[in-house]
Amino acid sequence: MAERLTGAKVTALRRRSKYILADLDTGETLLIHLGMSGRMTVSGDPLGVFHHDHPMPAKHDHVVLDTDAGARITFNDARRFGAMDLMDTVTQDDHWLLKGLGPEPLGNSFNESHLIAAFAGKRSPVKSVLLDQRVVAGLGNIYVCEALYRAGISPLRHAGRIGPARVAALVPIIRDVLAEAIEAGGSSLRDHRQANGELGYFQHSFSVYGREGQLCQTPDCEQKIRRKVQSGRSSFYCAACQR
DNA sequence: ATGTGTTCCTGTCCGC
DNA sequence: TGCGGACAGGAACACA
Repeated sequence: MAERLTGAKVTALRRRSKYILADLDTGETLLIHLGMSGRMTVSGDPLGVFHHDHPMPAKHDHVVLDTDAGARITFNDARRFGAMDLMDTVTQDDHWLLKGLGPEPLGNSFNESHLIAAFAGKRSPVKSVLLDQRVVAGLGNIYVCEALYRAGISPLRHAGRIGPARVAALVPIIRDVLAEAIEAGGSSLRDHRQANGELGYFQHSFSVYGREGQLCQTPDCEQKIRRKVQSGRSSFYCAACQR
């Protein structure tokens, strides 16, 4: 991969689902997924004006990219669930990681009829359907939990058994949750940082995620938030408000 | 075909 | 302190 990156110029930086995509002037696109714990950091002198030393390589630094201007971009990932690949720009949609992805939740093709069709006949819990990147691309555990709480839908409910009106209501709720989270710079549980290095602060706005045993925030609701593991992932929900 | 459980890996935190 | 176990933002894969 190093030979194919050497001398290449980044012409565009994009995102698809949870993948970062850097188009190069070589006709290839660099794909990056941060997984759970991955992080890209910039050090040195991005503008090439001053001279700065780069920090010593840290534990779990896996990929280091040096630019002519003197900037160094480092990919660090303790758990190594992240990924990097280099693919043909023109045929990127056929790449095995991008091929089956569903619509962007903030885009136009993620709409009521799409979600109703995707839920129809599904026997799996709505929680796992919303985490399925083929249904909608880019939702993770936190935002699914939060969206289902706002929609008043239990994560345990079979997707195919939710009425169309309630499924439709999920669409703007998912958009709202994501828009608010982006506005807040994301959720910094541990590793996540904004692009500028600062912590995100949407974790302070969680209604259910990580709040097991705490009181539900719905007015007059006396229930405590529960945690239940569904296909290996924790779901947080209020058994009274979500049905 | 669909749906669920396991797996990859390291770090941190909690109870004993 | 030390040690074991649970758990962590993702997603491919094996298997029923």
